[in-house]
Amino acid sequence: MGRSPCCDKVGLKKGPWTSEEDQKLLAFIQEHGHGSWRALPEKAGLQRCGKSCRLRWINYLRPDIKRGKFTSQEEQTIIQLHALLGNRWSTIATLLPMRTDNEIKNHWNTHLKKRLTKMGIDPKTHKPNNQVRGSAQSKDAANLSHMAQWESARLEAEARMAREWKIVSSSQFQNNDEALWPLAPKPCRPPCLDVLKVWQGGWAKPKQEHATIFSSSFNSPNSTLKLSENISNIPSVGYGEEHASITSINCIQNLGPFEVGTSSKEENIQNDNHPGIKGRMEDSVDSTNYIADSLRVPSLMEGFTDLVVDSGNVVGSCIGDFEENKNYWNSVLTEYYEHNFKY
DNA sequence: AAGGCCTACAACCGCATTCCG
DNA sequence: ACGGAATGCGGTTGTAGGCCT
Repeated sequence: MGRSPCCDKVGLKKGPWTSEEDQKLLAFIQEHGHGSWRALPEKAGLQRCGKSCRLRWINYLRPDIKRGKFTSQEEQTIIQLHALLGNRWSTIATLLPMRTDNEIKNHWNTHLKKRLTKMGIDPKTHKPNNQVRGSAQSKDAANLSHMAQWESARLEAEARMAREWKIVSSSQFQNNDEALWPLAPKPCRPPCLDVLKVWQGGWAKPKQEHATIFSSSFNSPNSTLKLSENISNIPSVGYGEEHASITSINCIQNLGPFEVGTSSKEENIQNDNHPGIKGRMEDSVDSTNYIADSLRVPSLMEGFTDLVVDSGNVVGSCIGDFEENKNYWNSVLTEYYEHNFKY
């Protein structure tokens, strides 16, 4: 029992839109809004069906859409979201501001799918294709697959957080973000999402003798694409900073053992006595360093560096082996997310 | 120069879902 | 609760423009 197509009427135009038609549609919507799409074409003087008008508006004429080349960041996001959500283009589009689902879908089909295939990754499953074991391509693909899995977990948590936050903010906290996260930046975001983001961002060294410098090839441990393009620009922990102003990430303070960084030696000493927080400064960063505008996530295990976050970047020094530190923090953060944000 | 092929992307189509009387 | 209309969504097609031979 199918419905008759809306464009069956004789005389309705199909195919590419002319600039005159665009003008008519734009002018009408700007003045009256679109209201009922079915009724719109006649009112606007267009020989088109409502569906066609709607599509033209949504995918092309709407003022809040960004056109032009996708940035590498956007591409990376699409790949990651696709790994998580599959072909749910409209959902993906909601997480890519100013891009339409159609545009994203086209970009995926014409560029990204091919790119992944070239890399030896099945664009449907985001898993490596069967390759000769031990080949460079196979190793790369396996690594990428692992990265994609890790990223999926993160994105899943993030998507859920976003949804929950939407619900919360649309109800009781709509006009009062501060009630929930008094120190959070505006527009307020859910807490904790940035922890993983900054962890992706890479590391820098506060002091040469303590730090292991990670090469610029170090990117997200989980992303399928190159992430940090400016590792060398990541700010390091400041020396002797006196202020402890609130940063864009300090809403993370609401999270369990995580602690906002300190601004003074005295405060730092106080925090050293904080139950459950083990050896703060001295473990990994020279105690003469004063951390301002930063967040320190203390390592609860001996031998691992703290995770220090400053204005959205990981700036901690690394004691011991980098891989071990990286794995340690990956497992801590993943466990945290799994524990707190499972469906 | 002309024809064929390829690529990118706008637009269409049909099914699914939501809305509303 | 039901059914039809409206809207949303994703797969697919059509076509313009660029490139190659």
